[in-house]
Amino acid sequence: MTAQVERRIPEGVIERLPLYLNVLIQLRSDGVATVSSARLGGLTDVNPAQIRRDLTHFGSFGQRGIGYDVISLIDRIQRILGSDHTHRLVLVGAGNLGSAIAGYNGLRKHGFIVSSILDVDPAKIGKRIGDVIVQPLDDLERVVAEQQISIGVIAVPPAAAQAVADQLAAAGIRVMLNYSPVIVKVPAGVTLHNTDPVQELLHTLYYLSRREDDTASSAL
Amino acid sequence: MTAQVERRIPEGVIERLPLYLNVLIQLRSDGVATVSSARLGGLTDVNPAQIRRDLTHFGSFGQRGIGYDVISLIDRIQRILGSDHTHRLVLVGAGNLGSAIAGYNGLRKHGFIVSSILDVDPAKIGKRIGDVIVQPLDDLERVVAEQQISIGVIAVPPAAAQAVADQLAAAGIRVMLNYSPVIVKVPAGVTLHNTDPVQELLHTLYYLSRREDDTASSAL
DNA sequence: TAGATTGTTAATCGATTAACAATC
DNA sequence: TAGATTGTTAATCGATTAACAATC
Repeated sequence: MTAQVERRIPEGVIERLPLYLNVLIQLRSDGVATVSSARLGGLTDVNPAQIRRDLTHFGSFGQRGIGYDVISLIDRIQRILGSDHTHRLVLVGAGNLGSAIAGYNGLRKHGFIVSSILDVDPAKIGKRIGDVIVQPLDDLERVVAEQQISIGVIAVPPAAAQAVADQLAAAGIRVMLNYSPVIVKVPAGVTLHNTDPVQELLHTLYYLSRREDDTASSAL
Repeated sequence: MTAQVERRIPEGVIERLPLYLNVLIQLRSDGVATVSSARLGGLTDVNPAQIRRDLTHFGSFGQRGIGYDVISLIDRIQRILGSDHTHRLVLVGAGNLGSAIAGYNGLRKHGFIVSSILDVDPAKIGKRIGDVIVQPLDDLERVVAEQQISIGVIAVPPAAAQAVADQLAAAGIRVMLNYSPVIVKVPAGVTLHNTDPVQELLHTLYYLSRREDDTASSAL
C-alpha cells in the first residue's frame, strides 16, 4: 500500500531481484545480519552501484555507513516480487520431469505449493507424488477454480505441450512455465516462460568453442 | 577457418542465436525454404532490424529482395555456436531429474549425447536409463577422459551440488549446467549455467501481482 | 571526529531501432 | 522494370557505471 510506485521498472532490475534474494537467503541462513552493496555485488557478480540503483527504484532500504539489514531486505524484495505469500501451482505431467519438479525443494522455499498434479495416462492417475495424488487432466478446470491456482507448469512430452497450454489458458491460468522443448503459443495476457536447458547449452557452446580455438586442441 | 572473426560479439547476440535456431529448425521441418527477417522477427518476438544486425556480426547470409535460405542459415548458426558436431556430456545424478534430462529429446536434436550417467547411490548403480547404465561417481575422472566429455550436468540434491561441481572441475570439465537450487562456485575458466526454474517464477510473479493490482482482486 | 557506505546525479557505454541505399 | 528485402549507417534509447555529497 505504501509501495513507492514508479512509472516503469526496467526488466533488468526485476530479473536481478530474485538473484539478490537467493544470495540474501543464503546469507541469512549463515547468520549474517548486515550486508553492504559491495559484498552483495561480490556474491552476485553485479556491480555494487547497480545494486544500489536497482533498490532505489522501490525506496530506500539501506543505512548509510552501515549497509542493508539482511532480514528486512529479504522481506522487502519478497514483497516487491509477491513471494511473501504462497502461490499454488498446477503441474501437468506426472513423468520423471513432473516428479522432479514436484520434489524440488526450491519451490517450497519461495512459497510455491504444488497443489495438483494432472496427467492423461491412466497408469499414472492415482499415483502419489509427494503429498499429492495424480488426477486426470479432465479435472483441470475444476481444480484451478477450487484451489485458487494461478500458475501452470507444463511437464509433458513436446507433442502434447501446445494442447496443454491451450487448456491451461482456457482454465484461466495466466502464468505458465513450459519445460517442453517446443515453441508454445499463448494468448495475449498470458505470460509464458520457457525453460529450455538446451538453449542454455547452445549458448555456452559458443564460448566453449572460442576457448578451444585459443588453447588449440586438434581433435577431429 | 574462413570465419569472419570480429573483435567482440555482444552477449545478447549469442543469446539470441539459439532462439533463431530453434525457430528455423521448426520452419525447416514445416518445409519452409526461405524466410525474411520480418517473418523470423514475428516468430521470435525480436525486431527484424536486430536480427539482420545480429547476423551481420558473422557475415552476410541473406539475399536482398528474397530473404534467408532456411537450411543454410541453420547450418551457419550451428557452425557459429559449435552445434554442428556432437558433444558428449556426463550426467551426475540418476534420480527423477537425471532421468528426465537423459530422456529429453531436445538434447539429441542439437547434437548432445548423454554419454555417461553417474550416481553415488548403490541402488541406482547398474540401472539402465535410456541406452546408458548408471555407473558409480568414482568413475568420473576415467569416464571423462575415455569418452572425451566436455560438458557436465549436475542433477543431484542441493547438499551434494558443490562437491559434484568440484569433482567435475577436477576431472577437467569446463562447462557445467547446474540444476540444483543452490549457489555453486566454480574455478575461473569454468562456465557454469544455473537453470533455476524458481528464479524464473519469481521474476514472473512480479508481473502477475502488478496485473492483479490492476484488475483488483481481493483475495486474502 | 573519522570511516564507511548509502542514495543519487551525471557521464559513459552499448544495445536497439529507424531509415535507406544497395541489390536481388 | 517494379517490388521486396537485405546490409549498414546514423539516431535513439536505456542501462551501466563512476563519482561524490549526504549521513550513519
